[in-house]
Amino acid sequence: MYQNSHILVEGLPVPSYSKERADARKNDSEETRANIIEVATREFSDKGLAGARIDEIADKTNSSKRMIYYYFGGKDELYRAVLERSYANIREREIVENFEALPADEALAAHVAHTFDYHASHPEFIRLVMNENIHRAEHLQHVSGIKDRNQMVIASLQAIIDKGVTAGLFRHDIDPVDLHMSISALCFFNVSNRHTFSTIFSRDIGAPDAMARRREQVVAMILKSVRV
Amino acid sequence: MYQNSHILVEGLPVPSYSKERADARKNDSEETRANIIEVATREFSDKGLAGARIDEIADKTNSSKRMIYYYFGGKDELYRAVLERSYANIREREIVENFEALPADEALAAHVAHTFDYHASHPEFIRLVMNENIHRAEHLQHVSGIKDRNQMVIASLQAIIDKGVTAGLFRHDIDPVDLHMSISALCFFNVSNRHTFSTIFSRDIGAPDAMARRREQVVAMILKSVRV
Amino acid sequence: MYQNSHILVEGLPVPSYSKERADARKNDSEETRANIIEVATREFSDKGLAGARIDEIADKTNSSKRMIYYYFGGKDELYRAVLERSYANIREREIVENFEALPADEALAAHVAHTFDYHASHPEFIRLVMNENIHRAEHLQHVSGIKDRNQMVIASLQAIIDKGVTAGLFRHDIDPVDLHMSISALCFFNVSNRHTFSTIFSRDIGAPDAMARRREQVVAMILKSVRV
Amino acid sequence: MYQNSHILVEGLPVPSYSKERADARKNDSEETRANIIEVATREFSDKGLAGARIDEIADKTNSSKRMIYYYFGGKDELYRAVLERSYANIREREIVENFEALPADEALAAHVAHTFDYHASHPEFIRLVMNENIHRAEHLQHVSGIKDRNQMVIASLQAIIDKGVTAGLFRHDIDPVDLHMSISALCFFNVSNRHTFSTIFSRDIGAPDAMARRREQVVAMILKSVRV
DNA sequence: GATGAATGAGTGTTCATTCAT
DNA sequence: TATGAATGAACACTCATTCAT
Repeated sequence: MYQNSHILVEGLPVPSYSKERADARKNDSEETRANIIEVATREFSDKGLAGARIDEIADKTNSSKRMIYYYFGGKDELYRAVLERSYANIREREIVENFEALPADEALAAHVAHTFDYHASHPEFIRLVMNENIHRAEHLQHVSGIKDRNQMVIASLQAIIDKGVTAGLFRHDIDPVDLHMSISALCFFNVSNRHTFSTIFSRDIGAPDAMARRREQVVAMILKSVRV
Repeated sequence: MYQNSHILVEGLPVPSYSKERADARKNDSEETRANIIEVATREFSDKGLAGARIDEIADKTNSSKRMIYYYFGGKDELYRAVLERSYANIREREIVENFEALPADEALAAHVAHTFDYHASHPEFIRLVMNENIHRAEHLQHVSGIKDRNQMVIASLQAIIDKGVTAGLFRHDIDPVDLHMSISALCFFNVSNRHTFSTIFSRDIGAPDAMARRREQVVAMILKSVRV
Repeated sequence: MYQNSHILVEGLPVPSYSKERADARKNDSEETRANIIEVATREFSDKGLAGARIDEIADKTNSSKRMIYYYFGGKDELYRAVLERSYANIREREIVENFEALPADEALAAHVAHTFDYHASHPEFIRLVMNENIHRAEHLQHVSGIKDRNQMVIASLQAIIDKGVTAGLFRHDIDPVDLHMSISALCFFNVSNRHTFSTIFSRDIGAPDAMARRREQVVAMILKSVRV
Repeated sequence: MYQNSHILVEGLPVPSYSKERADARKNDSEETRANIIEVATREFSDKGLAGARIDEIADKTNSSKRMIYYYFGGKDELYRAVLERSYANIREREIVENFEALPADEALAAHVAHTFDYHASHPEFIRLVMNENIHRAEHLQHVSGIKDRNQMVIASLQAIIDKGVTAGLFRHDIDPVDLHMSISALCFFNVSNRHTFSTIFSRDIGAPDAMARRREQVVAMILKSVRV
């Protein structure tokens, strides 16, 4: 994937030699970084900060161990870069949402369903968050831009709440952060605790049909909780 | 189990000196085991399986590193012993519950509140469970008796549901495992994701008053979700 | 084997109680020692002095680790006791030989065949000797009575040589220690180097029929080497 | 093998700086490997696989313990590398032999004398072989190329036997592997059992003059055994 | 004579990181 | 930018031996 796009760039006509060189190099550099982060995300997500191995990450990379230190400085810094990228991804997705045209309850239902799906399709992000909590979020604190980006979800939820209250659909004492917490809790658990819960109750709560059923239950629970 | 036999021995007259001595020795041994598990629970909970250090655990123990290997065999086995004990503890508490005299909705409210409190007061257990999920529950699978003990919670919830349905209070399509999952999700999240959530939204969701508020919200959400 | 003889002693009528107790105890003690040595011989022979484990020896014993220290003092001393017993066994067997009635060549042939068979049937002794050579015989030097007992083989060989020389069958310049060395070398190798030689040449030189063939060759070689 | 490429490189003009540098680096690496193997050969030969200490080997090396793991992976793999190198050495020497011009009996005498000398001058190899037999050759089986190289000795002996039979000097029923076994046994013993035998019979069978005497005896024994 | 518990020094191995080129 | 070699601190684990009873 990375190599391919690299080849495409190489195959295009370029204005000048020096420009081509600079671009290609810059491109290589960013691809190398992206490739390292991609691999590191899988490894940290799978084994945690302490459990992941720099050597193993380097081996699965298109480049070398030396490059990890060259680009990121060390294991902890690489972990932070991974964290930052993963949190940036989730917010980029959420920003894309646009439910303004819908009635409040339908907008909320759509938001919850969307959040549920995002969690379901990004288990490595959930694992990363669990890991970060085990470490008491000490690395997340050093990641810039986290707070700002998250204000947008709250603002978006507030807009939906306002619309719902105005329409007489929702209770008037709903705090958007509390609501976000409830949504997060219900969407997070099926992914985060999939293995222990499935083991204990001998049913795979992460199987597609179980997830589909659960998704409806979660949407219903949230809607019931906000209705007057 | 260990404590029980200890208590029994202490409370009874001892027939002979040698018997007493043998018991005292046994007691020492089990105290050593219990002490190691206690310390290890904190360490594994704090740093995960890969992050915890046998040396550090040994240092914080009343005994030595050698004894950890003597009693448990290795790091993984110690981790499993810790897991087993923690899961056994939570179920022992749940067994103590007795809400038979209450109406179904009050019984469910009490159960949810109790579950919330247990999670709130056992953050190290929650961390252990997160850890186990990061490892895809591979160690939990080797812990015996887990499934059996957990059937009791489900049975208990089923009893409450039945009573509520009969009384016309609850919906008739409630699955006890789904309900348990919802309760768990809402009780788990405030503890498990305390640090990332608090960091992102600049409010400590684990602070006592925040927890008290949240407890009421969770109880309310669950009750609304089951009511007809 | 040990238990059985123990039971037999217990089952016999005994003159007095105190006598019985003393005998039984002494007997137990000697049986315990013998049992430990028997097990230790196998372990040291199999894994060498450094490779054998006191715990493993103790486990395979009818008694405990403490008894090994009680009776022998430590690992090295146990190893020496094992060495001493093994060397004593081979000499006891050799003493039993009595070829005086035979002509010199037949006596020598019988002696070689007997030596070959002893080596073949005592691989654990051969392994012990290899081990001792790896350790430059430093433990054997502390074993008393080794030299005395071995003089008997030399004396026995000398008698056969004298008879052969007198009868005009053997060369007159045969040194009995040289002869013993040749016999030992040819009898030792098939057992000592069985595994490397068999691996390299893809034929099991320790298999019964291969050993039978080899026995004849060795006897023939020795006889040819002494004949006039 | 390593030395050869080294010599070749040193003897040739180098095309470019970078090439020279790369070779120098490779050379360092292979010198490090060779140095580790050399030291490890002494240690394993002296103390066996279980008795040798990685720390001690590392200390006597020009590099570090870490490098042993970098190049060889672990203790067992290092031991195997040592075994392989030692076996390769003995065969390289044997290949050098060229007795085609001599009559069969002289060729055989020369071969036996040469084999005797090789054993005498490589006691560490003999000790390694003893060790391997104690371990039932389980590591030798994993060393590749052992069997192939050893076929050459057999072929060489067969050629000598054929010549001797044709010349009417040797018996016609001589199996080359049996003959090799006899030669090996007689050449091996003086080195392998030097310490126990010397201890028991109070004469140093490994002393130069004793070895010289023994060498003649061994050559004579082998020749007598094959003559018609 | 016998047993389970305990110990400290050591033993093989792994890790994140840096160096030389 | 890139690579293989190198490093030292730390890590999980084991051993022969001794203690308390």
